[in-house]
Amino acid sequence: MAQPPRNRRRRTLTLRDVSEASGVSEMTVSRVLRNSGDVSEKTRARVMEAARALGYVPNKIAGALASQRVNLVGVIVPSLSNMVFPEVISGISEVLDETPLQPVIGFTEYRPEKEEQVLFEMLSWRPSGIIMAGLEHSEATRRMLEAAEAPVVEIMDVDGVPVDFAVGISHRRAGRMMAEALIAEGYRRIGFLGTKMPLDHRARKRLEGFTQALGEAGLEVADQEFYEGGSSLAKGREMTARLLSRSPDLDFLYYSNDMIGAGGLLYCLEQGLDVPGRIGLAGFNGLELIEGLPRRLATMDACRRETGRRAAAIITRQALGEVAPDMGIECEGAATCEGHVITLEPRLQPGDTLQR
Amino acid sequence: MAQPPRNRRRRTLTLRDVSEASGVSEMTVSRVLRNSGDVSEKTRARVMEAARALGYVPNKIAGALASQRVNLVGVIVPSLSNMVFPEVISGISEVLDETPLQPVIGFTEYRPEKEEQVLFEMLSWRPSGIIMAGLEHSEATRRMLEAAEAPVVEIMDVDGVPVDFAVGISHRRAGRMMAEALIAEGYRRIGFLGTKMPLDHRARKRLEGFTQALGEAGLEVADQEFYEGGSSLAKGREMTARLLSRSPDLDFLYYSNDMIGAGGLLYCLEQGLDVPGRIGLAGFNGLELIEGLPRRLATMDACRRETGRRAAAIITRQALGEVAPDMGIECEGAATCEGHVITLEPRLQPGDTLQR
DNA sequence: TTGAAAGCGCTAACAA
DNA sequence: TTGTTAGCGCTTTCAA
Repeated sequence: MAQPPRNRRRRTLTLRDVSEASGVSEMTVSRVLRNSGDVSEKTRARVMEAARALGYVPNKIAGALASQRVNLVGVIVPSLSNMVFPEVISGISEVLDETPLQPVIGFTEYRPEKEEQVLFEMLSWRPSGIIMAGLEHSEATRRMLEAAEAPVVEIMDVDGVPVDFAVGISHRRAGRMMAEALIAEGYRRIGFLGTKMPLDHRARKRLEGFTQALGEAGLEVADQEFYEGGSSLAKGREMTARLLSRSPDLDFLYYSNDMIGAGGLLYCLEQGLDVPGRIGLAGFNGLELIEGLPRRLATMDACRRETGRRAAAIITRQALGEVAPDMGIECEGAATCEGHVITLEPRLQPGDTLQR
Repeated sequence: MAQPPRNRRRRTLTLRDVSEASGVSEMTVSRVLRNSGDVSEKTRARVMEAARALGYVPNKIAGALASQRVNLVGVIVPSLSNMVFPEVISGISEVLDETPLQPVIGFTEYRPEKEEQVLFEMLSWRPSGIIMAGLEHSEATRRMLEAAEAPVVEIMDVDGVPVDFAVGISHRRAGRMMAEALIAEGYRRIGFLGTKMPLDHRARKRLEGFTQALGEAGLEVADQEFYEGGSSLAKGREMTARLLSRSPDLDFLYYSNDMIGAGGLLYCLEQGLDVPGRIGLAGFNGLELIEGLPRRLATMDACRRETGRRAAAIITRQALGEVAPDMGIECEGAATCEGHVITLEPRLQPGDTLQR
């Protein structure tokens, strides 16, 4: 199994090497390798053969410096730890895969300083676009975004003012819709379970919309329970156990995400509680996970993939200039489009835990 | 909410702008911004102030071209769709965060052509290292890896010959260990449930190790069921239902991952099957998910975070030259180290579904 | 401690 | 269709 380190070539190959090997000028080699300009079939073949034989890999650093073009799109998200961002990224990739653009991903861990630092790092590579989760940023981050030449799309939230473009759902509205749905089903003693993280602005806005709608119906959150760290089934169970032992008369539990909601659901069922008769439950995100649970957890789809796709589409147009910058952006399907904001409509999935 | 596009600065700032604003030569500005060389405190302050006031972001493309140094580490994994790769990436980030190196992530979707293309793209940025999932690559990919100047660490598999370094568990051994464990518990009628994907070499090797160990005990896989596409609870349920209706006398189900295993577990419990008495179950990966299920699914931890951490550590050393290239790599904890291969020991987590 | 000159590997713009 | 020239914005090297 052991393997000695190989002797490596000292220097990577340059255009000049291909030029010499093929007997074609550097410039023409460059043209062939980029499929640009008219090159005779014969020359092209000679060059391709030489490049292949040598194993030449073009140096994009030099290319980018010379052409002042970089096909990188910076994507900045909090983390990969729950399933939500992977799906956004996957939507972004799907669209960018059809273009010469390439996503480069960075993580903030919900920390503004880290966001700032990651953005700075990305901008120093002069990307063709920036896609960033959220609308809340530090002063410095905002200034960098505004000063950047690249188009900026802020995603997964539309409750605020974007730098350039925004795509996502309104979390206030999502919270409000869930409140209205559970009120309509007759639930009245409402518990909330969510993260303690003060920097998760989207979770905060959902809760705001939720409590506001409850308030308008003369209701309020009767008890709540917060957790720290990542979401997991086990945490959902524990929190639910604590909340219900403290407030056994609650008849609805609103979770800030599906993972802890699923844990709560499993707990309630094990306790023999009648779901959704005695107690209703709802999460958030529309994770695939809930499909396989003993009951389908009520949830609200955040249109993650769609958000990613649309953000990538905007960047593509702006960067590749397929549409004049101020022509606005197209808007179809379940979306509203005001100025440079695409608002997607969160979809309520009542499942089996909300309809009694 | 609408927002007109801002007027953007035409040209991004250069060192020269900072130089002019501060009245210090470009060279000295460059020194200040890189904390390199001796610069008087006064000059440094002047430069920093000018750079901050202008909002200067250094151009790493030019810097990289001039210095022939790039602090990017290419990380190539199949996807983000299950929780396994996010955790590896997270381990990599943890370690690289302590260094000037930055991960850049690419996805192959288990397709060799895509792997080839992503690698080519990455190498064209001349990264300081490459971390790549798996040991099986196309001829062209292997040649590129061998020709690359950057150190290469192949992760999550050690059953094969790496280009430079390998870190991970032996999936053959993991499969074998699980087989031995269930045989020891007295299970005899074994079913297997896994992905149809022929290019998931690690899943294939696990199954090989598993069947081989069964064979040595005079047993074999009595029936099996394959699925396509992503893993989900729902798929685990369906497959289990199909398998058990076809072969109701199976007394153990080995799943190729925890997600479908969890779905299978929920299904079995709903059918009123005695788990683990009448039927045992096991998955693979050691996902956090299983902690919150009605029973803890037996599984085998693939040391994902640890794999990422060690791979990143190797790259750091090689790239930053903290250790001479042929001094080998340190090896501690639950790891064996032969030559340039670090073998981590998969940990059996018997949970509640294997011990009867 | 600071500055001047040369050039990293490629491409834009032009000329042949 | 092909080649030549002059940079892209920075860092290296060497001189002051």
